[in-house]
This record gives sequence, C-alpha cells and structure tokens, in this order.
Amino acid sequence: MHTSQRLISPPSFLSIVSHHPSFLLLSTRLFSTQQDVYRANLNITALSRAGNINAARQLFDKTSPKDIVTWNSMLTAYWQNGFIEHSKTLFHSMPIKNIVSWNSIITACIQNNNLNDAFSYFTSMPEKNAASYNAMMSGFVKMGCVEEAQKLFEEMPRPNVVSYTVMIDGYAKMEGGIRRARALFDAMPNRNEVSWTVMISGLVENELYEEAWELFVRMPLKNVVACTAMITGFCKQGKINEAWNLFQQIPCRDCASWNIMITGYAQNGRGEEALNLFSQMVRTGMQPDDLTFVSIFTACASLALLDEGRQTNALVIKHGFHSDLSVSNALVTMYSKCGEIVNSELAFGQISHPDIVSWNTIIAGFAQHGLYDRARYYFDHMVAVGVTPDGITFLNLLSACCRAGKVDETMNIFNLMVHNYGIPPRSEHYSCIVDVMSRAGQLKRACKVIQEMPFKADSSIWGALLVGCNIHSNVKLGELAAGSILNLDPYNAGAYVMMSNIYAAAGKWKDVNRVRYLMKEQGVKKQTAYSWMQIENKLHCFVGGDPSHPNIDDIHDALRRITLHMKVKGNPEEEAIS
DNA sequence: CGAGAGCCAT
Repeated sequence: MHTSQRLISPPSFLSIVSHHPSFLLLSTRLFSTQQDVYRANLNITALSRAGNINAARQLFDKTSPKDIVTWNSMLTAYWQNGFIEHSKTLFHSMPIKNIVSWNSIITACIQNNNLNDAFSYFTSMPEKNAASYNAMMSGFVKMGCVEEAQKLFEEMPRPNVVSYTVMIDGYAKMEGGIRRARALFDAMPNRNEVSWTVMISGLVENELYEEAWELFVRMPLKNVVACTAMITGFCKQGKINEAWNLFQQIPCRDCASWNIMITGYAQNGRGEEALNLFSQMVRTGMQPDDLTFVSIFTACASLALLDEGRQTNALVIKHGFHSDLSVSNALVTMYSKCGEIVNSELAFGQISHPDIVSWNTIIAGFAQHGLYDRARYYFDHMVAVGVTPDGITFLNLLSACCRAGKVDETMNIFNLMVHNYGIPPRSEHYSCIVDVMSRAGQLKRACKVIQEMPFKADSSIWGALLVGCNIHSNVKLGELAAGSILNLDPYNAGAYVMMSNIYAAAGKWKDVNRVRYLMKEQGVKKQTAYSWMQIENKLHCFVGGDPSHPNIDDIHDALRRITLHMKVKGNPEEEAIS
C-alpha cells in the first residue's frame, strides 16, 4: 500500500540532513541553488575583469545548471578580453538568448570596429530595447556616421538620457556640429553627470572655452571627469594657473587628473613643475600609469632634461611599463630631443613591435639631427616590413631631405607620397618643397608651387620663401613673401626682421628704417629684444656708412637702448623692449 | 548580464 510503503521506507537523506545543524553548509556544497549560480555569475565577471579569461571559462564550465546570466557573463567576458570570435561562437551556441545577449554581441562587434556585423545583429534581433539602440548609435558615432545614428535616434520609441548623450557626443565631434550638440543638450528632458561631462568636453574640444566654463559652473555635481576636461581646456589655452587652481579643488583626484596637470606644465614649458608634480603624485600614493610616463618624457623632451629623462627611464622599468608602446615611443622622442640620437635609436631597437608612431618618431629624430641618409634607411626599412607610411612619415622624411638641400630627391619623395600612396599633401608638405627650392635659389620654381597649390599658402609657406629670398637677396619676391605673411599675421616679428635683412643686404637703408617703424606702429606684441636688435644692428651699420640719414636721432636712440639692454640683461632674447 | 564621459607618443 501506498501509505505503508511510505512508512516502512527508510528516512530519506534529505530528511536527515535538513535537521542537522550543518544543513546549510552541506546544501551549498552538494546542490546548486539560486545563490550559487548568482555567485558564479559574479565571479565569472570578476575573473574576466581581472584579465583571467581561462579561469572565467573554467568556472563557466563548472557552473551547472547555467542560467541566462551565466551565458551572458561569459559572452561579455570573451569580447572584453579581446576574444571576439569566441564571443560569436558562444552566442550562436547559446540555448536561450535574451535582449542582453543580443546587446552584448552588438557591443562586441562595435568594440572590434565591425559596424556591419553589429548592424546585421541589430536588424535581426527579435525585439529591441533602448540599450540596443544606444549601443548601435554609439557604434555609428564612433565610426563618424552621425547621420546614421540620428536616424536611429529619431525612429527609436523612447530615447533615454543615454541616447541623448550619445547624440550630443556625436554632434560635438562632428565638423561644425557643436551648436546642434548644445541645442540637443538644452532640449533634453533630464541630464545626468555624463551628459554634462560630454557637453563640457565637446565645448573644450571645440575651443569654446568660455562657454565650457559657463556650463561647468552650472553643473550641479562637478565630478573628477568634468574637472579633467575643463583643466584640459585651460592647458590648451596656456592658462596653467587656472588649471592648477581647479586641479587643487578636485576632491578625489585620480590618475587622469594628475596626468593632465603634469602634461599641462610640460607643454607650457614648465618641465620642472611637471616633474615636481610627478613626485608629489607618487608621494600621495597614486600609482602612475602609462600616460603618466608619456607626460614625464614629454616634459623632459621639451626642456632637454636628459638626466631626469634617464631617471624616468629607470622608473619606467621599475613600474613595468618598459614594454608599453606609447611609453617606449615617448622615450625615443625624449632621447632624440635631448640630442641623444644614439640612445634614441637604441630605445627604438628595443621595441618589439614598432607601430607607425614609433617609425615616425625615429625618422623625425634623424630629420632633426640633419641625418637624411639614416632617416631614409628607416623609411625603407619600415616599408620593407610592411608598415604603411602616413602623412607624418612623409613630412618627417621631406624635412630631413629638405635640410640636406636635395631638391630633386625632395620632389621624388613628394611625388611618391601623392602618386604611390595617395596621401593628399598638406600645407606642411608644401612648406618643405618651397623651403628646399628657395634655399637652392630656385625662387621662381618655388613661387610656381605656391601658385599651383590647391589651397591658399599660409605664413609658414611664405616664410620658407622669405628665407630663400634672404639667402639669395631677392628684394621683390621678399617683399611679396613678407607682405603675404604680414597680411595673415601682422605681429609676425620674424617677417619684419627677415625683410629688414634683405633690404640691408641690398643697401636699402631707408627701407630698413621703414620696416622698423612699421613694426613699431603695428605694436608687435612678440617684438623680442632680439628682433629689434637685429633690425637696429643693420641701422648701426648704416650709421657708420652714411651719416646723412634723416632719422639719425632715432638710430642713436636705438643704439643707446641696445647698448643699455645688453649691459643690463645677459640674454637680450629673454626680455621684450618696453 | 546590456548603452554614454576626462588624460596619450610621431
């Protein structure tokens, strides 16, 4: 009978253990509970975030039964560790999928810059939520397809704060799109701190400083990311004191905020302070990262601080960043800017997989040291190992060749760039050509290049011509070049000096004096004592040669000032004449 | 378990 059978049957295992005090402990070991799966899922994610993808996979295999979150965690673990194909395989073998699985695989493709795959997953998913649209939109924005993103934004049912934020980011990064970004920001129903940060950062990027600051002041809770964006803006404008003030007000400084402050000092010629800040950073217990070392090397490079650069090189090894590509590239730059081309080359040689920046850096180093043959050797070498040169590679090679005075060779390189590599030449490339031709005395040919360029010449191109006119004493073309520069930039002290040189060489003393007055009238802000000295030295020569000059008093006055200045100041370049 | 932000070498 049923009941009797039950009565005589031995007590089940469960009925015993469930009354035992250690029941809970046993049950977690022997049975999978809801909590176990939950814990396993969290651990898969934690292991993945620690970069331990194998352990994550082992735990995934051990977890049984798996729920949808287990599958999704493993899916995400794979692509976040760079195993995109594993993600795809797993996705297609999943017994059940939910929206999160689809969203994750879309994000995986986008991280891998595969917009086509992402979009085909997006279109074939059974139903979409806001995150699906947001992921796809951010993919389009990342690849610069803002219009495509906008289409999705308009057709999605209920855009949320992230959707708006993605669009604002897209518009802000688009050429001339900052007003649209701002309009959308003003129109959005509610904002969170990321929306504020994206908008402020976009304004900073577009160099609308004042507007960025207005918004920053209005931002309810200023987080460290927004502060860092704002500090970046200050540093770009050279307002290093404002940057420092804001930096000091950040309650919880992180590595990135220290980095930008160090970079800010380095790029504004205050390398000592950058290095001091670095030791302060280390003292506060903040761990430097790769970008910190890049900033420090930049500081050392800009001030040619070789000893500090060497010390930092040792620190890099101590902190284990010696195989980091950006750090290594910055190290190569540091040595070459400190005049240590041999060490620069050695540092380059230690890079296991040099990228385009590494190659460009070493070529630039040889260019700066006037060693065209070595630059060319590395150029040929990079092409031989299959790295495609870009516009910067060619600029470096052109400037090396130009400094060597090889006109035909420079033109060959230029043509190679345009015709074989299809790289559209920029103003800097033309500048090299005009420079080499002008120095070689081929002034007419240089003028022809300027005339036939696809865009208007800037002051550096005219400057290259002007240098040639100075060397080869061509007053007429010199006037054209100097005049063009001063049309673009009336405060260009170099143009005044160079032109006065040309006039002086031609014995046109009245014109030298005219240039001098012109410079004074314009109120040239950057009129360094050195610029004045050069012009007035020319007039000094003249005083000796022809004392019947009508403005002799001015010249004597000028000479008195020059003499005084040289007595008081050791280095006349340092101080502007008031 | 899914979507959005700052600092980077030529």
